[in-house]
Amino acid sequence: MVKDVRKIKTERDIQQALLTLLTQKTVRQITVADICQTSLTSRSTFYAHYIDKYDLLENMVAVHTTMFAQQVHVRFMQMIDGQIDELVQGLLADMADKRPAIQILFTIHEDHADLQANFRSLLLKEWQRFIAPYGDAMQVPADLMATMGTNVQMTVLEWTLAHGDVSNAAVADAIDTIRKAVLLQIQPATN
Amino acid sequence: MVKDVRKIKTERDIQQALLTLLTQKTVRQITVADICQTSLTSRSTFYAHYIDKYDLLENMVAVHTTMFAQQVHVRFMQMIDGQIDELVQGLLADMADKRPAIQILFTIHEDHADLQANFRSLLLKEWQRFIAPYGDAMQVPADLMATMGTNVQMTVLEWTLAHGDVSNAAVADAIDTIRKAVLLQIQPATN
DNA sequence: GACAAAGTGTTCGAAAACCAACGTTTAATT
DNA sequence: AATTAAACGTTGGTTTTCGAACACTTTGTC
Repeated sequence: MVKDVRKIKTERDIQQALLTLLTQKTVRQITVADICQTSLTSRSTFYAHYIDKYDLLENMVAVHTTMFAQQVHVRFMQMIDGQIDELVQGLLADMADKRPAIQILFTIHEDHADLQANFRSLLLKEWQRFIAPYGDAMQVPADLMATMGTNVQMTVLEWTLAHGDVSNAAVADAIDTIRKAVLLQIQPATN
Repeated sequence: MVKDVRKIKTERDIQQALLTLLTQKTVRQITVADICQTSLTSRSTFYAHYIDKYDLLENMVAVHTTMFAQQVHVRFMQMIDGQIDELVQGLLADMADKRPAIQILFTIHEDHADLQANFRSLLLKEWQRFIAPYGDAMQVPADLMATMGTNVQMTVLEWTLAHGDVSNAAVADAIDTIRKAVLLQIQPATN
């Protein structure tokens, strides 16, 4: 079953409209009529696709979350291995044209639509899985270091989102220093 | 008679698709199937709106030409009066979101679809109308100076197109110098 | 509490777009 | 000159979208 192009286009227009409106108003202030007006769709069509504006928002967040989930392991390992430049380039390639959308959605924190929280949660799981083997031997609580690592990575991610393609050696160095400090707490012997 | 939104959207998508394709191929290399594929419209719909790809192109050029025709006199007078900064700002305001489209169309020179030529022709008429009263008293041929002035103005226009919002004093100065030189040929007494 | 105004969600006939199929034209290949 | 493939332009049945109407709820005002 292939989707009719009209459905694809309608959803594309509606989603783009919501993103545009989110740069001007809060979710609560945006009406379905607003979305339809800026997306050039009729209200009846909107309701043929989404239950309400929150359904639309949750859908968009879910799509980006799924995408990130598929790439998170590779990016995580690059961070662990200190390949900061490759990480940044990879992140940018993954996002490509979706960057503006992700950037806007990162500012939205609704109950079941919080992209930033989802990203953080996925990264935290990676850290926990990574730390687990060392857990018992560690001086510092494993959870603390997992959270710490997650925060460093979220910082890299948000910086990349905001600044785009940059080959800034100073940034890479700074991140690498923090990375080493975190890893030192986990693997005192190595590194 | 108001146009159905669907017509507006379809035409918008088709036009945008052509612009995108024009950055990759020549007009001749672009097929109707190409346009339909990147605009997510069916071929039958394309033919419901346009006779062929040249009809589409001519339509787009005509729209921008009409727009420019309505603004050309104001912009022309700003040039004459040496208000270069106001001219550049005005041009940018006129073009707004159409700038990328105009930029691409400026590179296309088909028989009945040549936006650059249309702009030049409109400006030339302004210069001829402006010079006419001085014509007999002038040392230099009126036509030559009209062409000269037109070329200077086209240069400003294309520079603005390419570089966008810039408050560059050096550029404004350079243009102003040339402007004075041209006007001096027309009005030896004044200035 | 009564009222108007604005937003919500649903319904249905009309209009537009889709898409697959068709025969035709054009251009390149052998 | 014959053959093939690709692009052209047209057709008709199917699906989607539109737009206007409707009742209902929420919000703010007198």
